[in-house]
Amino acid sequence: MNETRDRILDVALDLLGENPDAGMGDIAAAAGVVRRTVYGHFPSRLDLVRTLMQRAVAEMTAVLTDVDASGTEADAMWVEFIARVWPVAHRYRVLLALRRGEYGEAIHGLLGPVDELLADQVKRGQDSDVFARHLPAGMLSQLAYGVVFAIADSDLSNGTRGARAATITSLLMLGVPEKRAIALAGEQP
Amino acid sequence: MNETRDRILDVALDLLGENPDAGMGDIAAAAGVVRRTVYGHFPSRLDLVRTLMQRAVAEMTAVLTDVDASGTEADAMWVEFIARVWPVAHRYRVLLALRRGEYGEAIHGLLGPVDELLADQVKRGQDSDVFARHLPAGMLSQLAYGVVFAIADSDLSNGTRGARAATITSLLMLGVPEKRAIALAGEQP
DNA sequence: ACTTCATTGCACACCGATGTGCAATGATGC
DNA sequence: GCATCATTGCACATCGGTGTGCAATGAAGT
Repeated sequence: MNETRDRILDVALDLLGENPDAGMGDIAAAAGVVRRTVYGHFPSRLDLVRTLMQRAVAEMTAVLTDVDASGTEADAMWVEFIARVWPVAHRYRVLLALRRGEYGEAIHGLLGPVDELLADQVKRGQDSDVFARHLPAGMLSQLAYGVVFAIADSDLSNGTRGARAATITSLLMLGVPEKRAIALAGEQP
Repeated sequence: MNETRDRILDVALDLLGENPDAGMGDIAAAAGVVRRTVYGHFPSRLDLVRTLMQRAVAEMTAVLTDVDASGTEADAMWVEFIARVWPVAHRYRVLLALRRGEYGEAIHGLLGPVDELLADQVKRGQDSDVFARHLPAGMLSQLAYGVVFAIADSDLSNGTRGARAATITSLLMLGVPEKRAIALAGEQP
């Protein structure tokens, strides 16, 4: 069955998200199978991780290009992006957790497209004077969505409270005035 | 000599900062000594890490209590804090890098005082309506100085440009209006 | 010259994680 | 009943990192 395979991937996404050094044994145990079974689906640990990242990157990319096509103002677009990403942000915190570590280099490539889309979005916001320019678009986008994932990973992750907080905080650091940030974040209560 | 010991600590601070999983072998090599020598100074890897963290925490605490005593407005105090911490922020990025990992639990205790001081500072800012309340003080302080270290760790770390960027960004996410943030950050050119 | 002490260069044991091989088990479907 | 296929259980080899023991080296201080 690939039901087992999916369960392994699910559980691995979870474990590696909170501890990037979790071993095949831990993952197997958490998935309710034996270590040997995991190797039956993924020849090596790197294979597992790569598959995981490809999944995560694909979903993020889909959301990003989708939001991108909406063609609204940069700040409203960002808000929509957060709203769409929020439900899975906690799940995909692995995207941040695994950047450093043994496979850091191997993963950098996978994340390239996502980083690029994010940076483009912020850059367009800066060009239309919606976002501030105190930092280059590339770094600002990294920091902004880093903050979003950090909040998603914390205690507030349940409920809409977390989403609101993440939206407002990221908008603030992007240079959106507090009043407008709150107004934008309040649009979907 | 404790000159060797100091060199080991210095180099370990550097290595562990960029790769928390660096081994005793790597550290020894980078310090120009043999692995055995490192064990001569630090009985175990944990000892080394603990010593390192104590050092870092002590310096950070010193800066924080010192700034705390200045008694100025919360936002100005934050600016002074960043200015004082900036020169060593890149060095002490290990404070963030080591929170997760094998000794994560053991280190949490060491970092407690620092986190508390930071949170207090932000809380006072919130109480005096200088900082925003979209997030609890504890989390907001974590995010804010996380961003500072992240910027210090990036390309902009050289020159005053990075310090300005870090100051402005953290002020923005703390809820300080952009105009005031820029004014505050500009005070020491 | 003699002592002291840090450092070195091996040796070794130990541990945990990775990855493989293979026979046994057991459920599913024909 | 029989064949298929995923899963299991266990054995095993390998690798890298940790931590220790001990004799040899060598520089510094007296």
